Amino acid sequence: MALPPPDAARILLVEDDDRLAPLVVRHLADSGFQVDWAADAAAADAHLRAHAVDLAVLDIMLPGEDGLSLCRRIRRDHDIGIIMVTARGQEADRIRGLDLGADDYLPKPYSLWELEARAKAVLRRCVRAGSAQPAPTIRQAGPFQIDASRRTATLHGQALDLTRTEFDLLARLAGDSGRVFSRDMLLECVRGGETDAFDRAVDTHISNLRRKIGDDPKTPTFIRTVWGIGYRFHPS
Amino acid sequence: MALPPPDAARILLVEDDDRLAPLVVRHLADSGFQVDWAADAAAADAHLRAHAVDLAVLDIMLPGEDGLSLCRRIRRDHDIGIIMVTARGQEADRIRGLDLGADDYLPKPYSLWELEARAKAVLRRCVRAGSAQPAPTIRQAGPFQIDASRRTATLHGQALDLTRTEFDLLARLAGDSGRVFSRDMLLECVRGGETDAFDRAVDTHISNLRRKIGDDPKTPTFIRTVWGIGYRFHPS
DNA sequence: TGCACGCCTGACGATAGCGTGAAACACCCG
DNA sequence: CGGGTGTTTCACGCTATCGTCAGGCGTGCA
Repeated sequence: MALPPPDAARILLVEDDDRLAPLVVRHLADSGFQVDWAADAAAADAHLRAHAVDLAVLDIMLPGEDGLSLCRRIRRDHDIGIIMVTARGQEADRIRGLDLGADDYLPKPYSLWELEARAKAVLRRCVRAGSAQPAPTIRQAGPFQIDASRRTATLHGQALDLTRTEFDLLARLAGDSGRVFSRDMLLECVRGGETDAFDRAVDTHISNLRRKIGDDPKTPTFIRTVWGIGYRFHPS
Repeated sequence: MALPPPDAARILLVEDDDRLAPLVVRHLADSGFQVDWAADAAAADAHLRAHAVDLAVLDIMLPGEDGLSLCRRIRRDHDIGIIMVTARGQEADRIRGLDLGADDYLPKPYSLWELEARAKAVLRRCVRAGSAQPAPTIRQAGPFQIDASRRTATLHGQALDLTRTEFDLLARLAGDSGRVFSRDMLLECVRGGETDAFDRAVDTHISNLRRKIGDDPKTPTFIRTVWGIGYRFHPS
Protein backbone atom coordinates (compact mmCIF):
# COMPACT_ATOMS: atom_id res chain seq x y z
CA MET A 1 0.00 0.00 0.00
CA ALA A 2 1.39 3.35 -1.03
CA LEU A 3 1.83 5.94 1.64
CA PRO A 4 -0.63 8.79 1.06
CA PRO A 5 0.88 12.16 0.20
CA PRO A 6 1.20 14.53 3.15
CA ASP A 7 -1.53 16.81 1.82
CA ALA A 8 -3.95 13.98 1.17
CA ALA A 9 -7.56 14.51 2.15
CA ARG A 10 -8.38 12.84 5.45
CA ILE A 11 -11.38 10.57 5.55
CA LEU A 12 -13.00 9.09 8.60
CA LEU A 13 -14.94 5.93 7.92
CA VAL A 14 -17.57 5.13 10.52
CA GLU A 15 -18.63 1.56 9.91
CA ASP A 16 -19.33 -1.25 12.32
CA ASP A 17 -19.01 -4.10 9.84
CA ASP A 18 -15.47 -5.32 10.51
CA ARG A 19 -15.39 -7.41 7.37
CA LEU A 20 -16.36 -4.54 5.10
CA ALA A 21 -14.48 -1.69 6.74
CA PRO A 22 -10.93 -2.91 6.08
CA LEU A 23 -11.75 -3.30 2.39
CA VAL A 24 -13.04 0.24 2.19
CA VAL A 25 -10.10 1.62 4.12
CA ARG A 26 -7.70 -0.21 1.89
CA HIS A 27 -9.34 0.99 -1.30
CA LEU A 28 -9.56 4.62 -0.24
CA ALA A 29 -5.99 4.52 1.00
CA ASP A 30 -4.86 3.12 -2.33
CA SER A 31 -6.72 5.99 -3.97
CA GLY A 32 -4.48 8.44 -2.18
CA PHE A 33 -6.61 9.32 0.82
CA GLN A 34 -5.59 9.24 4.42
CA VAL A 35 -8.18 7.02 6.02
CA ASP A 36 -9.13 6.28 9.60
CA TRP A 37 -11.77 3.90 10.79
CA ALA A 38 -14.12 4.22 13.73
CA ALA A 39 -16.48 1.38 14.59
CA ASP A 40 -19.11 3.41 16.39
CA ALA A 41 -20.31 6.95 17.05
CA ALA A 42 -18.35 7.37 20.25
CA ALA A 43 -15.09 6.44 18.57
CA ALA A 44 -15.90 8.72 15.68
CA ASP A 45 -16.59 11.60 18.04
CA ALA A 46 -13.33 11.07 19.86
CA HIS A 47 -11.39 10.91 16.63
CA LEU A 48 -12.99 14.07 15.28
CA ARG A 49 -12.11 15.94 18.45
CA ALA A 50 -8.51 14.85 18.24
CA HIS A 51 -7.74 14.90 14.54
CA ALA A 52 -8.42 17.02 11.51
CA VAL A 53 -10.79 15.33 9.09
CA ASP A 54 -12.02 16.50 5.71
CA LEU A 55 -14.74 13.99 5.03
CA ALA A 56 -16.75 11.56 7.11
CA VAL A 57 -18.33 8.47 5.59
CA LEU A 58 -21.09 7.36 7.92
CA ASP A 59 -23.02 4.14 7.98
CA ILE A 60 -26.51 4.79 9.24
CA MET A 61 -26.73 1.48 11.05
CA LEU A 62 -24.37 1.69 13.96
CA PRO A 63 -24.30 0.05 17.36
CA GLY A 64 -25.38 2.49 20.04
CA GLU A 65 -26.07 5.96 18.70
CA ASP A 66 -27.05 5.73 15.08
CA GLY A 67 -25.51 7.52 12.13
CA LEU A 68 -28.29 10.06 11.85
CA SER A 69 -27.73 11.83 15.12
CA LEU A 70 -24.01 11.51 14.62
CA CYS A 71 -24.45 13.18 11.25
CA ARG A 72 -26.37 16.01 12.83
CA ARG A 73 -23.72 16.54 15.47
CA ILE A 74 -20.87 16.44 12.99
CA ARG A 75 -22.60 18.95 10.79
CA ARG A 76 -23.11 21.19 13.76
CA ASP A 77 -19.65 20.94 15.27
CA HIS A 78 -17.35 20.42 12.31
CA ASP A 79 -16.94 21.97 8.91
CA ILE A 80 -16.42 18.80 6.92
CA GLY A 81 -18.08 16.84 4.14
CA ILE A 82 -20.42 14.00 5.00
CA ILE A 83 -21.45 10.99 2.97
CA MET A 84 -24.14 8.76 4.42
CA VAL A 85 -24.13 5.06 3.66
CA THR A 86 -27.33 3.13 4.12
CA ALA A 87 -28.60 -0.38 3.67
CA ARG A 88 -31.40 -0.75 1.16
CA GLY A 89 -34.95 -0.48 2.36
CA GLN A 90 -34.36 2.47 4.67
CA GLU A 91 -36.01 5.15 2.63
CA ALA A 92 -37.04 7.26 5.60
CA ASP A 93 -33.56 7.14 7.05
CA ARG A 94 -32.01 8.11 3.77
CA ILE A 95 -34.24 11.08 3.41
CA ARG A 96 -33.57 12.24 6.91
CA GLY A 97 -29.87 11.80 6.38
CA LEU A 98 -29.87 14.36 3.66
CA ASP A 99 -31.90 16.79 5.67
CA LEU A 100 -29.47 16.44 8.51
CA GLY A 101 -26.83 17.92 6.29
CA ALA A 102 -25.20 15.06 4.45
CA ASP A 103 -23.59 16.11 1.18
CA ASP A 104 -24.31 12.88 -0.59
CA TYR A 105 -25.68 9.46 0.09
CA LEU A 106 -24.76 5.99 -1.07
CA PRO A 107 -27.00 2.93 -0.87
CA LYS A 108 -25.52 -0.40 0.10
CA PRO A 109 -24.22 -2.36 -1.60
CA TYR A 110 -21.99 0.16 -3.30
CA SER A 111 -18.89 -0.33 -5.36
CA LEU A 112 -15.65 0.95 -3.90
CA TRP A 113 -15.09 2.84 -7.09
CA GLU A 114 -18.39 4.62 -6.60
CA LEU A 115 -17.52 5.60 -3.06
CA GLU A 116 -14.18 6.91 -4.21
CA ALA A 117 -15.79 9.01 -6.94
CA ARG A 118 -18.36 10.48 -4.57
CA ALA A 119 -15.76 11.17 -1.92
CA LYS A 120 -13.71 13.10 -4.43
CA ALA A 121 -16.75 15.01 -5.62
CA VAL A 122 -17.77 16.00 -2.11
CA LEU A 123 -14.24 16.97 -1.18
CA ARG A 124 -13.92 19.07 -4.29
CA ARG A 125 -17.07 20.93 -3.36
CA CYS A 126 -16.06 21.33 0.27
CA VAL A 127 -12.59 22.59 -0.45
CA ARG A 128 -13.81 25.09 -2.98
CA ALA A 129 -16.95 26.28 -1.29
CA GLY A 130 -16.19 25.86 2.37
CA SER A 131 -19.18 26.12 4.60
CA ALA A 132 -20.30 29.42 3.18
CA GLN A 133 -21.69 29.29 -0.29
CA PRO A 134 -20.82 32.39 -2.24
CA ALA A 135 -22.04 31.85 -5.77
CA PRO A 136 -20.63 33.48 -8.85
CA THR A 137 -23.06 35.93 -10.37
CA ILE A 138 -22.50 34.10 -13.62
CA ARG A 139 -22.21 30.38 -13.69
CA GLN A 140 -21.69 27.90 -16.48
CA ALA A 141 -23.04 24.42 -15.85
CA GLY A 142 -22.79 22.25 -18.91
CA PRO A 143 -24.81 23.89 -21.65
CA PHE A 144 -26.52 26.11 -19.11
CA GLN A 145 -25.50 29.62 -18.24
CA ILE A 146 -27.06 31.03 -15.12
CA ASP A 147 -26.78 34.66 -14.18
CA ALA A 148 -27.88 35.28 -10.63
CA SER A 149 -27.96 39.07 -10.69
CA ARG A 150 -30.00 39.13 -13.86
CA ARG A 151 -32.01 36.08 -12.96
CA THR A 152 -31.60 34.80 -16.48
CA ALA A 153 -30.78 31.31 -17.60
CA THR A 154 -29.83 30.15 -21.05
CA LEU A 155 -29.53 26.66 -22.50
CA HIS A 156 -27.20 26.45 -25.49
CA GLY A 157 -27.41 30.21 -25.69
CA GLN A 158 -31.18 30.11 -25.87
CA ALA A 159 -32.90 32.12 -23.17
CA LEU A 160 -35.20 30.18 -20.86
CA ASP A 161 -38.46 31.67 -19.69
CA LEU A 162 -38.56 30.56 -16.07
CA THR A 163 -40.72 31.55 -13.15
CA ARG A 164 -39.17 32.66 -9.92
CA THR A 165 -39.33 29.24 -8.32
CA GLU A 166 -38.13 27.45 -11.41
CA PHE A 167 -35.14 29.73 -11.69
CA ASP A 168 -34.27 29.34 -8.03
CA LEU A 169 -34.52 25.59 -8.30
CA LEU A 170 -32.34 25.43 -11.38
CA ALA A 171 -29.80 27.80 -9.91
CA ARG A 172 -29.58 25.79 -6.71
CA LEU A 173 -29.32 22.44 -8.42
CA ALA A 174 -26.92 23.55 -11.15
CA GLY A 175 -24.92 25.58 -8.65
CA ASP A 176 -23.78 22.36 -7.03
CA SER A 177 -23.64 19.79 -9.81
CA GLY A 178 -23.87 16.21 -8.68
CA ARG A 179 -25.01 17.01 -5.20
CA VAL A 180 -28.20 15.36 -4.08
CA PHE A 181 -30.90 17.67 -2.77
CA SER A 182 -33.91 16.47 -0.86
CA ARG A 183 -37.22 18.12 -1.59
CA ASP A 184 -37.17 19.79 1.81
CA MET A 185 -33.76 21.28 1.13
CA LEU A 186 -34.93 22.59 -2.19
CA LEU A 187 -38.09 23.99 -0.66
CA GLU A 188 -36.02 25.77 1.92
CA CYS A 189 -33.65 27.22 -0.66
CA VAL A 190 -36.48 28.40 -2.82
CA ARG A 191 -38.82 29.70 -0.17
CA GLY A 192 -36.23 31.01 2.23
CA GLY A 193 -36.97 28.65 5.08
CA GLU A 194 -40.50 29.53 6.09
CA THR A 195 -43.20 27.83 4.13
CA ASP A 196 -45.90 25.39 4.99
CA ALA A 197 -46.03 23.89 1.53
CA PHE A 198 -45.79 20.14 1.07
CA ASP A 199 -42.48 18.98 -0.30
CA ARG A 200 -44.46 17.43 -3.15
CA ALA A 201 -44.87 20.89 -4.57
CA VAL A 202 -41.24 20.61 -5.59
CA ASP A 203 -42.16 17.76 -7.92
CA THR A 204 -44.49 20.00 -9.82
CA HIS A 205 -41.86 22.66 -10.27
CA ILE A 206 -39.29 20.10 -11.33
CA SER A 207 -41.78 18.74 -13.81
CA ASN A 208 -42.40 22.18 -15.28
CA LEU A 209 -38.72 22.94 -15.28
CA ARG A 210 -37.90 19.73 -17.11
CA ARG A 211 -40.45 20.55 -19.75
CA LYS A 212 -38.96 23.99 -20.27
CA ILE A 213 -35.42 22.71 -20.60
CA GLY A 214 -36.50 19.79 -22.77
CA ASP A 215 -35.51 17.13 -20.28
CA ASP A 216 -37.41 13.88 -20.79
CA PRO A 217 -38.50 12.71 -17.33
CA LYS A 218 -38.17 9.08 -18.40
CA THR A 219 -34.51 9.53 -19.22
CA PRO A 220 -33.58 12.91 -17.83
CA THR A 221 -30.23 14.32 -18.81
CA PHE A 222 -29.91 17.33 -16.57
CA ILE A 223 -32.26 17.01 -13.62
CA ARG A 224 -32.12 13.45 -12.42
CA THR A 225 -34.38 11.85 -9.90
CA VAL A 226 -32.68 10.13 -7.00
CA TRP A 227 -35.31 7.63 -6.07
CA GLY A 228 -36.54 8.01 -2.54
CA ILE A 229 -34.27 10.99 -1.93
CA GLY A 230 -34.72 13.96 -4.20
CA TYR A 231 -33.00 15.40 -7.22
CA ARG A 232 -29.54 16.11 -8.52
CA PHE A 233 -28.26 18.13 -11.44
CA HIS A 234 -25.99 16.62 -14.05
CA PRO A 235 -24.29 19.04 -16.46
CA SER A 236 -23.69 16.70 -19.39
CA MET B 1 -22.97 46.20 -0.03
CA ALA B 2 -23.51 49.64 -1.44
CA LEU B 3 -25.13 49.82 -4.81
CA PRO B 4 -22.78 51.30 -7.39
CA PRO B 5 -23.77 54.53 -9.13
CA PRO B 6 -25.61 54.08 -12.42
CA ASP B 7 -22.72 55.34 -14.49
CA ALA B 8 -20.22 53.05 -12.81
CA ALA B 9 -17.63 51.24 -14.88
CA ARG B 10 -18.49 47.59 -15.36
CA ILE B 11 -15.92 45.02 -14.37
CA LEU B 12 -16.01 41.33 -15.11
CA LEU B 13 -13.99 39.26 -12.68
CA VAL B 14 -12.96 35.86 -14.01
CA GLU B 15 -11.74 33.89 -11.03
CA ASP B 16 -12.40 30.33 -10.00
CA ASP B 17 -11.41 30.63 -6.37
CA ASP B 18 -14.69 30.68 -4.48
CA ARG B 19 -13.07 32.05 -1.36
CA LEU B 20 -11.19 34.88 -3.02
CA ALA B 21 -13.68 36.02 -5.62
CA PRO B 22 -16.41 37.25 -3.27
CA LEU B 23 -13.88 39.37 -1.44
CA VAL B 24 -12.73 40.96 -4.66
CA VAL B 25 -16.28 41.47 -5.87
CA ARG B 26 -17.20 43.04 -2.61
CA HIS B 27 -14.26 45.37 -2.51
CA LEU B 28 -14.65 46.55 -6.09
CA ALA B 29 -18.36 47.02 -5.60
CA ASP B 30 -17.71 49.07 -2.49
CA SER B 31 -15.29 51.10 -4.55
CA GLY B 32 -18.11 52.09 -6.85
CA PHE B 33 -17.74 49.58 -9.66
CA GLN B 34 -20.38 47.33 -11.09
CA VAL B 35 -18.95 43.88 -10.77
CA ASP B 36 -19.92 40.53 -12.21
CA TRP B 37 -18.12 37.33 -11.43
CA ALA B 38 -17.61 34.43 -13.79
CA ALA B 39 -16.00 31.26 -12.52
CA ASP B 40 -14.56 30.03 -15.82
CA ALA B 41 -13.75 31.06 -19.36
CA ALA B 42 -16.99 29.74 -20.83
CA ALA B 43 -19.11 31.77 -18.46
CA ALA B 44 -16.96 34.82 -19.10
CA ASP B 45 -17.30 34.43 -22.85
CA ALA B 46 -21.03 34.12 -22.72
CA HIS B 47 -21.31 37.12 -20.46
CA LEU B 48 -19.13 39.27 -22.67
CA ARG B 49 -21.23 38.41 -25.68
CA ALA B 50 -24.39 39.43 -23.90
CA HIS B 51 -23.40 42.41 -21.79
CA ALA B 52 -21.33 45.54 -21.96
CA VAL B 53 -18.16 45.39 -19.91
CA ASP B 54 -15.46 47.99 -19.49
CA LEU B 55 -12.75 45.96 -17.84
CA ALA B 56 -12.00 42.27 -17.43
CA VAL B 57 -9.86 41.00 -14.57
CA LEU B 58 -8.59 37.55 -15.51
CA ASP B 59 -6.95 34.93 -13.40
CA ILE B 60 -4.49 32.97 -15.48
CA MET B 61 -5.18 29.74 -13.69
CA LEU B 62 -8.68 28.67 -14.62
CA PRO B 63 -10.40 25.32 -14.90
CA GLY B 64 -10.77 24.29 -18.52
CA GLU B 65 -9.50 26.89 -20.92
CA ASP B 66 -6.86 29.01 -19.22
CA GLY B 67 -6.78 32.75 -18.84
CA LEU B 68 -4.13 33.28 -21.49
CA SER B 69 -6.17 32.15 -24.46
CA LEU B 70 -9.22 33.80 -22.97
CA CYS B 71 -7.24 37.02 -22.79
CA ARG B 72 -6.21 36.70 -26.42
CA ARG B 73 -9.78 36.16 -27.50
CA ILE B 74 -11.13 39.04 -25.45
CA ARG B 75 -8.52 41.35 -26.91
CA ARG B 76 -9.50 40.23 -30.38
CA ASP B 77 -13.28 40.42 -29.98
CA HIS B 78 -13.87 43.20 -27.50
CA ASP B 79 -12.62 46.70 -26.99
CA ILE B 80 -12.19 46.61 -23.26
CA GLY B 81 -9.44 46.85 -20.69
CA ILE B 82 -7.80 43.69 -19.41
CA ILE B 83 -5.89 43.05 -16.21
CA MET B 84 -4.23 39.67 -15.86
CA VAL B 85 -3.73 38.14 -12.44
CA THR B 86 -0.89 35.67 -12.21
CA ALA B 87 -0.34 33.02 -9.62
CA ARG B 88 3.33 33.73 -8.94
CA GLY B 89 5.57 36.73 -9.19
CA GLN B 90 8.06 35.23 -11.61
CA GLU B 91 5.36 34.34 -14.05
CA ALA B 92 4.48 37.96 -14.51
CA ASP B 93 7.60 38.55 -16.56
CA ARG B 94 6.91 35.59 -18.74
CA ILE B 95 3.38 36.71 -19.34
CA ARG B 96 4.50 40.19 -20.12
CA GLY B 97 6.78 38.78 -22.78
CA LEU B 98 3.95 36.94 -24.42
CA ASP B 99 2.28 40.19 -25.30
CA LEU B 100 -1.22 38.90 -25.15
CA GLY B 101 -2.59 42.37 -25.02
CA ALA B 102 -3.34 42.75 -21.37
CA ASP B 103 -3.26 46.33 -20.16
CA ASP B 104 -1.76 45.48 -16.82
CA TYR B 105 -0.52 42.55 -14.76
CA LEU B 106 -0.93 41.81 -11.11
CA PRO B 107 0.93 39.06 -9.28
CA LYS B 108 -0.83 37.06 -6.59
CA PRO B 109 -1.12 37.71 -3.80
CA TYR B 110 -2.23 41.25 -4.39
CA SER B 111 -3.97 43.68 -2.13
CA LEU B 112 -7.49 44.68 -2.95
CA TRP B 113 -6.45 48.30 -2.93
CA GLU B 114 -3.74 47.56 -5.44
CA LEU B 115 -6.25 45.94 -7.73
CA GLU B 116 -8.62 48.84 -7.28
CA ALA B 117 -5.89 51.33 -8.15
CA ARG B 118 -4.84 49.45 -11.26
CA ALA B 119 -8.41 49.00 -12.38
CA LYS B 120 -8.97 52.72 -12.14
CA ALA B 121 -5.74 53.40 -14.01
CA VAL B 122 -6.60 51.04 -16.83
CA LEU B 123 -10.11 52.41 -17.10
CA ARG B 124 -8.75 55.94 -17.21
CA ARG B 125 -6.45 55.00 -20.07
CA CYS B 126 -9.23 53.22 -21.94
CA VAL B 127 -11.60 56.13 -21.66
CA ARG B 128 -8.94 58.53 -22.82
CA ALA B 129 -7.76 56.36 -25.69
CA GLY B 130 -11.09 55.22 -27.03
CA SER B 131 -12.49 58.02 -29.15
CA ALA B 132 -15.79 56.19 -29.46
CA GLN B 133 -16.29 56.33 -25.70
CA PRO B 134 -19.09 58.66 -24.68
CA ALA B 135 -18.45 61.37 -22.14
CA PRO B 136 -18.38 59.85 -18.67
CA THR B 137 -21.63 61.35 -17.43
CA ILE B 138 -23.67 60.37 -20.46
CA ARG B 139 -24.74 56.83 -20.92
CA GLN B 140 -26.44 55.26 -23.89
CA ALA B 141 -28.80 52.39 -23.18
CA GLY B 142 -30.65 51.26 -26.25
CA PRO B 143 -32.62 54.23 -27.60
CA PHE B 144 -32.20 56.03 -24.30
CA GLN B 145 -29.54 58.58 -23.56
CA ILE B 146 -29.10 59.43 -19.93
CA ASP B 147 -27.05 62.37 -18.76
CA ALA B 148 -26.32 61.93 -15.09
CA SER B 149 -24.81 65.36 -14.49
CA ARG B 150 -27.56 67.29 -16.20
CA ARG B 151 -30.20 64.87 -15.04
CA THR B 152 -31.81 64.69 -18.43
CA ALA B 153 -32.92 61.70 -20.41
CA THR B 154 -33.88 61.35 -24.04
CA LEU B 155 -35.63 58.57 -25.91
CA HIS B 156 -34.81 58.44 -29.61
CA GLY B 157 -33.44 61.94 -29.22
CA GLN B 158 -36.70 63.18 -27.76
CA ALA B 159 -36.35 64.74 -24.34
CA LEU B 160 -38.27 63.08 -21.55
CA ASP B 161 -39.98 65.11 -18.87
CA LEU B 162 -39.21 63.07 -15.78
CA THR B 163 -39.54 63.80 -12.11
CA ARG B 164 -36.56 63.35 -9.86
CA THR B 165 -37.59 59.89 -8.73
CA GLU B 166 -38.48 58.76 -12.21
CA PHE B 167 -35.12 59.87 -13.50
CA ASP B 168 -33.26 58.11 -10.71
CA LEU B 169 -35.20 54.95 -11.32
CA LEU B 170 -34.57 55.01 -15.04
CA ALA B 171 -30.90 55.82 -14.57
CA ARG B 172 -30.46 53.03 -12.07
CA LEU B 173 -32.30 50.46 -14.13
CA ALA B 174 -30.78 51.44 -17.47
CA GLY B 175 -27.35 51.74 -15.88
CA ASP B 176 -27.21 47.99 -15.52
CA SER B 177 -29.29 46.55 -18.32
CA GLY B 178 -30.75 43.16 -17.65
CA ARG B 179 -29.99 43.16 -13.98
CA VAL B 180 -32.95 42.56 -11.73
CA PHE B 181 -33.55 45.12 -9.00
CA SER B 182 -35.83 44.50 -6.09
CA ARG B 183 -38.12 47.27 -5.00
CA ASP B 184 -36.08 47.70 -1.86
CA MET B 185 -32.88 48.14 -3.83
CA LEU B 186 -34.55 50.70 -6.05
CA LEU B 187 -36.01 52.53 -3.09
CA GLU B 188 -32.64 52.63 -1.45
CA CYS B 189 -30.78 54.03 -4.41
CA VAL B 190 -33.51 56.54 -5.13
CA ARG B 191 -33.95 57.70 -1.57
CA GLY B 192 -30.45 57.10 -0.35
CA GLY B 193 -31.35 54.51 2.23
CA GLU B 194 -33.22 56.85 4.54
CA THR B 195 -36.88 56.39 3.93
CA ASP B 196 -39.76 54.58 5.48
CA ALA B 197 -41.80 54.43 2.32
CA PHE B 198 -43.47 51.20 1.35
CA ASP B 199 -41.79 49.41 -1.48
CA ARG B 200 -45.05 49.51 -3.37
CA ALA B 201 -44.40 53.19 -3.95
CA VAL B 202 -41.89 52.02 -6.52
CA ASP B 203 -44.72 50.46 -8.50
CA THR B 204 -46.39 53.81 -8.85
CA HIS B 205 -43.25 55.45 -10.14
CA ILE B 206 -42.63 52.60 -12.53
CA SER B 207 -46.17 52.94 -13.75
CA ASN B 208 -45.72 56.66 -14.35
CA LEU B 209 -42.34 56.10 -15.93
CA ARG B 210 -43.72 53.50 -18.29
CA ARG B 211 -46.42 55.87 -19.41
CA LYS B 212 -43.88 58.60 -20.13
CA ILE B 213 -41.63 56.34 -22.17
CA GLY B 214 -44.54 54.73 -23.97
CA ASP B 215 -44.05 51.28 -22.49
CA ASP B 216 -47.19 49.16 -22.46
CA PRO B 217 -47.35 47.53 -19.00
CA LYS B 218 -48.96 44.41 -20.46
CA THR B 219 -46.08 43.83 -22.85
CA PRO B 220 -43.35 46.17 -21.69
CA THR B 221 -40.33 46.60 -23.90
CA PHE B 222 -37.97 48.56 -21.71
CA ILE B 223 -38.98 48.18 -18.09
CA ARG B 224 -39.99 44.62 -17.47
CA THR B 225 -41.56 43.19 -14.37
CA VAL B 226 -39.84 40.21 -12.82
CA TRP B 227 -42.69 38.58 -11.01
CA GLY B 228 -42.11 38.24 -7.30
CA ILE B 229 -38.73 39.93 -7.52
CA GLY B 230 -38.72 43.40 -8.98
CA TYR B 231 -37.92 45.10 -12.25
CA ARG B 232 -35.30 44.99 -14.96
CA PHE B 233 -34.39 47.24 -17.84
CA HIS B 234 -34.11 45.88 -21.33
CA PRO B 235 -32.53 48.17 -23.93
CA SER B 236 -34.06 46.67 -27.06
C1' DT C 1 -49.99 82.88 1.66
C1' DG C 2 -51.67 80.35 -2.14
C1' DC C 3 -50.58 77.35 -5.87
C1' DA C 4 -48.37 73.76 -8.42
C1' DC C 5 -45.94 69.83 -8.33
C1' DG C 6 -44.42 65.45 -6.88
C1' DC C 7 -44.49 61.71 -3.51
C1' DC C 8 -46.77 58.27 -0.64
C1' DT C 9 -50.65 55.52 0.56
C1' DG C 10 -54.63 52.70 0.44
C1' DA C 11 -57.95 50.53 -2.35
C1' DC C 12 -59.51 47.84 -6.10
C1' DG C 13 -59.54 44.75 -9.98
C1' DA C 14 -56.65 41.69 -12.81
C1' DT C 15 -53.62 37.87 -13.11
C1' DA C 16 -49.36 35.07 -12.86
C1' DG C 17 -47.70 31.63 -10.44
C1' DC C 18 -48.13 28.48 -6.65
C1' DG C 19 -49.90 24.53 -3.94
C1' DT C 20 -53.01 20.67 -3.79
C1' DG C 21 -55.33 16.48 -4.85
C1' DA C 22 -56.10 12.81 -7.94
C1' DA C 23 -54.93 9.71 -11.32
C1' DA C 24 -51.60 7.48 -14.10
C1' DC C 25 -47.21 5.73 -14.12
C1' DA C 26 -42.52 3.95 -12.55
C1' DC C 27 -39.72 1.69 -9.44
C1' DC C 28 -38.27 -1.37 -5.58
C1' DC C 29 -38.69 -5.52 -3.02
C1' DG C 30 -40.18 -9.78 -1.69
C1' DC D 1 -44.95 -11.21 -10.85
C1' DG D 2 -47.76 -8.50 -7.58
C1' DG D 3 -48.13 -5.27 -3.75
C1' DG D 4 -46.55 -1.17 -1.99
C1' DT D 5 -44.27 3.01 -2.32
C1' DG D 6 -42.52 6.91 -4.71
C1' DT D 7 -42.89 9.90 -8.93
C1' DT D 8 -44.95 12.48 -12.78
C1' DT D 9 -48.45 15.04 -14.59
C1' DC D 10 -52.71 17.52 -14.93
C1' DA D 11 -56.34 20.66 -13.84
C1' DC D 12 -58.10 23.75 -10.66
C1' DG D 13 -58.72 27.06 -6.87
C1' DC D 14 -56.23 30.33 -4.25
C1' DT D 15 -53.08 33.64 -2.91
C1' DA D 16 -49.63 36.88 -3.54
C1' DT D 17 -48.37 40.17 -6.47
C1' DC D 18 -49.03 43.73 -9.81
C1' DG D 19 -50.98 47.96 -12.33
C1' DT D 20 -53.71 51.77 -11.70
C1' DC D 21 -56.21 55.48 -9.67
C1' DA D 22 -57.64 58.98 -6.55
C1' DG D 23 -56.69 61.50 -2.57
C1' DG D 24 -53.81 63.51 1.17
C1' DC D 25 -49.63 65.63 2.35
C1' DG D 26 -45.39 68.04 2.15
C1' DT D 27 -42.35 71.19 -0.33
C1' DG D 28 -40.78 74.88 -3.11
C1' DC D 29 -41.80 78.93 -5.49
C1' DA D 30 -44.07 83.13 -6.77
